[in-house]
Amino acid sequence: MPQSSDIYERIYDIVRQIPEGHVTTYGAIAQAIGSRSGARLVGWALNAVALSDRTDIPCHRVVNRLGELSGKMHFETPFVMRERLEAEGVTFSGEAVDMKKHLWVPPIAG
DNA sequence: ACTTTGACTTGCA
DNA sequence: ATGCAAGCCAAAG
Repeated sequence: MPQSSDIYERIYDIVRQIPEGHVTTYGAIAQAIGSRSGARLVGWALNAVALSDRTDIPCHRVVNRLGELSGKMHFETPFVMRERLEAEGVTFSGEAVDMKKHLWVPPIAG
């Protein structure tokens, strides 16, 4: 795939930096790449990741600002996402991840 | 080339 | 606190 969009690489690089047992939000990544409201791009990029062989990218560690697994629907199964997170030691608070414990923020340039 | 949609977030009423 | 609308950038039709 042509890396015409550098932001995609940016997003991939950040998501790849997410430590195990932690999660981040689209907004955090968006801000890290320079786009505050670029959260949608993150989702779009992740979608491309999920379909691509970019298995190196823990897209399952990316959740919305509420900690809900918004993209669970795009996985092989809508529950495999939570399964992976729990397998890493991530705890859940109902339908959302415990952001107070596993909320990780990428290094923002600036 | 133009319009619509999308794994989101923030602001105003 | 709840509800509706705007903004951002890129891809698909």
